Amino acid sequence: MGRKKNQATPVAEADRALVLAAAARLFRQQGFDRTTVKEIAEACDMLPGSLHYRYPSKESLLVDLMRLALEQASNSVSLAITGVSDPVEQLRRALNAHLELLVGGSDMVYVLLFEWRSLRGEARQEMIGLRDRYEVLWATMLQSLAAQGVVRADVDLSLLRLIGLGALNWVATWFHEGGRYSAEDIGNFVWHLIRDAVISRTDQ
Amino acid sequence: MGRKKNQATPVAEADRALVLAAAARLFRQQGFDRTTVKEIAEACDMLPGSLHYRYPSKESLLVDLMRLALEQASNSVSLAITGVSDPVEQLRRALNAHLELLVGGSDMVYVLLFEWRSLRGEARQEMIGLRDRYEVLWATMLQSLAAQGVVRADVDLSLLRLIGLGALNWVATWFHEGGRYSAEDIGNFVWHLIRDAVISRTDQ
DNA sequence: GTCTATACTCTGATAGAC
DNA sequence: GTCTATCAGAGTATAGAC
Repeated sequence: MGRKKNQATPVAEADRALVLAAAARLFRQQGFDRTTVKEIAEACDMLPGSLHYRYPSKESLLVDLMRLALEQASNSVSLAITGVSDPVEQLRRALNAHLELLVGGSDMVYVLLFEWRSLRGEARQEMIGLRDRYEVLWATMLQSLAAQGVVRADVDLSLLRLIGLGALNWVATWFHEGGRYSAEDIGNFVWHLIRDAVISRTDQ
Repeated sequence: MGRKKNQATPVAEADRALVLAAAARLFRQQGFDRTTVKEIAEACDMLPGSLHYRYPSKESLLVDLMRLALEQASNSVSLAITGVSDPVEQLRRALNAHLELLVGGSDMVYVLLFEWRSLRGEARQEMIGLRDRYEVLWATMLQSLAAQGVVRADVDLSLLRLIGLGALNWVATWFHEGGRYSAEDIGNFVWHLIRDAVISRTDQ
């Protein structure tokens, strides 16, 4: 009782992830608006009615998808930096983890970042909150680096985060597997850019 | 005779620009799919029928909008660098011009960059061609800078263009007038990033 | 929990008078 | 060139049998 409005009825986690992964792939390929609930259902080997049993509306499915995407992204970045003692190396790995989320298999993070305009009203507000929480993860990391003197003191940390993540996010719009540049190429390039411009000279 | 498929019937340029500007504002605010032709017509003080006289379909309107946006962007960047002899200063001004296109008044460039997924088939191909032409403008500029020894020789120019423009493009997703950062703040930040990382040390 | 069938709404496009 | 009126199609959400 007291279940939140627009929230999915509780179902097995595996099932939920399966449905959301299928939906994410379609949303990424075609966009939220141009994807029908029928298509999503078919991709899950279901019929529209069954999908409706899990999600009361197409919008609620998107919101839940974004919730899972945020979890994925946070976990992925956290995992990438745990056990790494060198703070500079931490930053490098976090950048690569974020990039991998965008160009790798997970369509959900892509949808989280690019399909927020499809939401309205309170669903949109909730989603903006989700995105902010992911950004806080980064803000915290950068502040920690700055406190250790790793980032040059004259650098605005918020701008660094916004511009850096933005540069990576945009990669998702042109990257394709087997293209001219690999994820590694791109990660290295961005890393050198940031290292040369904002990391304090110690030993590099 | 020989008029291209999906192209608008010729109308006064001023009228065309007025319609497209209104459409661009709506597309930017709501997205292409969630904007109805009725809304566009109302924003132009017209009725849907009148709009249909100019454009046979909603999609053809979007394509024409993107054509105009490309012109605007190309002109704006070209204008920003003409008469500037210092190649480094050229690059700085071009970056600022691109940024201004995104955060300034023109919604059309935003639509050009973010709404290409709304197009299908040959319309999409044409639009991709348009975007490529704008990128060529930048590629040419960077090659010229490299030839003059301004850009460090070990820098991949295509990646520099993709990452640099990407960082700027993403700004459009979070920038808002009167917010924490002005367009100038952002332009300066990106400029320092690029200058420190890829511009050959001469006198800086 | 899943299925079939359908109601209802919205919207892009059109026809044709003026 | 612009208007009114309308068609045809699509798609979300729902109802209710099983």
